[in-house]
Amino acid sequence: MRDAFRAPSGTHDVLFPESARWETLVAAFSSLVGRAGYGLVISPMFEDERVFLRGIGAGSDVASKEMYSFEDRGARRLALRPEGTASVVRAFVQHRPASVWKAWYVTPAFRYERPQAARYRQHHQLGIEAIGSEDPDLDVEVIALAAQFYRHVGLESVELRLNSMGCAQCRPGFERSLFEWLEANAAQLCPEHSQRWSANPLRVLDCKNELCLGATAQAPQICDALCTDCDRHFARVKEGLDSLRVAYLSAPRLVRGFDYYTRTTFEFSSPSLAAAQNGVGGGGRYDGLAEALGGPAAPAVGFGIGIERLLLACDAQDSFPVPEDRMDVFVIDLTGGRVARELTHELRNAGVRADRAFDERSLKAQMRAADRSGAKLAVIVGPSEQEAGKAVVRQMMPRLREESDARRDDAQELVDSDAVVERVLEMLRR
RNA sequence: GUGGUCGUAGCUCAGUUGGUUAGAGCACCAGGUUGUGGCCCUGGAGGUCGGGGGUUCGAGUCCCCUCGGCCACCCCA
Repeated sequence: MRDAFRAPSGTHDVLFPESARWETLVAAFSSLVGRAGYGLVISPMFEDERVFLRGIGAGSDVASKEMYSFEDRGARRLALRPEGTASVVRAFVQHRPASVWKAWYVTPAFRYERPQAARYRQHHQLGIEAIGSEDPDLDVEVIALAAQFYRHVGLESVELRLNSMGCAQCRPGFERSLFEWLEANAAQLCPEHSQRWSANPLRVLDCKNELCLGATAQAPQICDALCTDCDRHFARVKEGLDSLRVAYLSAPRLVRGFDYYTRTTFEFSSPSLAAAQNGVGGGGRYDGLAEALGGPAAPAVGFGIGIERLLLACDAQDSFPVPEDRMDVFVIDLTGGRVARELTHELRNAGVRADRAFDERSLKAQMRAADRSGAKLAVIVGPSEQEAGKAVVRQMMPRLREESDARRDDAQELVDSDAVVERVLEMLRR
């Protein structure tokens, strides 16, 4: 086995029954955002590399050192998507649908980084984007939908942190004053940031190190630097959240990793996960992105949720369990397999979940398989039933949890083979 | 990219100061029950001890290299 292949580093397989959780998760998301008018967008998993470089910013960590970039056979520079938003906005820019355009997606996202707990080279995200309006109520709708989804999967305690990053009018001035402050006070920062802060000054605000936290308490804050329009917008977002009773924490230091964010930004974190990976989702407004990708001015807002992180948080709170997956009927054939082949086919045709054993195994082995399948009924056909044109329909008792020696319940009956499907349907109905 | 840590059966792990054909539990398969699942009993299959090199009469055990997993930092979901 030593030379058996394995999944590439940082990737993982989701096998059943775990994958059934993913199915129900996506279905629940689709239903929630569908009710709010969001439609599914399926776009290519890779794009012209510049879509991401211009979107999330060539200087950001994700773009500068984590992109899965490659050249195809036609010498085009392409990249696997590192996040969901840029692709959706590229699709908007290309097709110019009527706005407000409300889209949702579920997609893998690729980032080349060293794998660790809850951090993958391929992870998966669910998200929505609402493109074509700067109405603060749209921010409120987007955030409220995310909050509703967390509640739906049983995460009662996720924390929402909220900030405004300003706009093209007010942000540059703030960045300048922050830069000046850092030049004067770098010595007080944590060892990491006292050396290298100039690449992305905003990051320093988000540092969790105590030295940085203490020092930057005196640093300029974005919320004091917002222009009148941004200030008003932010206030109306908060009012809207209040009116919907969506709880949030003002987080003046919150800085997200992508350059495209303007005005509203937010993150959701789960207190039941370790701090290094407790971010279960986030998003914000990106009023300049459509233009940056060559399209019309189209203010927009959206969020993304990491599926792996979300499920991890659910595990920590024993919520959103793997759904039960049981067969209805298991067909046991001791006469060579023809009955099993034809009867499972007929049963499935009639809408019944039906399975069978292969390889002509013993009755005992087939009964064990029936038990494992969770089937409520077993249909048993041996030589004598076959000769009489009959079949045994047996009620399978559910596995008992503790009692070691379960009492046998021989609830089974002999049915004409023509009537098996009908009888099975009848028994399943009760 | 930097650092730490761990690699023995499908899974979880034992394996004495280096010493015969490397073990257990769970899972799997078969039989006990000549046609009835779970519980029980008996048996079976399954390992080049991650790989390579070295030390030694002898290496799962000691040394070196390498690959892989996990975790942390940076950053993120």
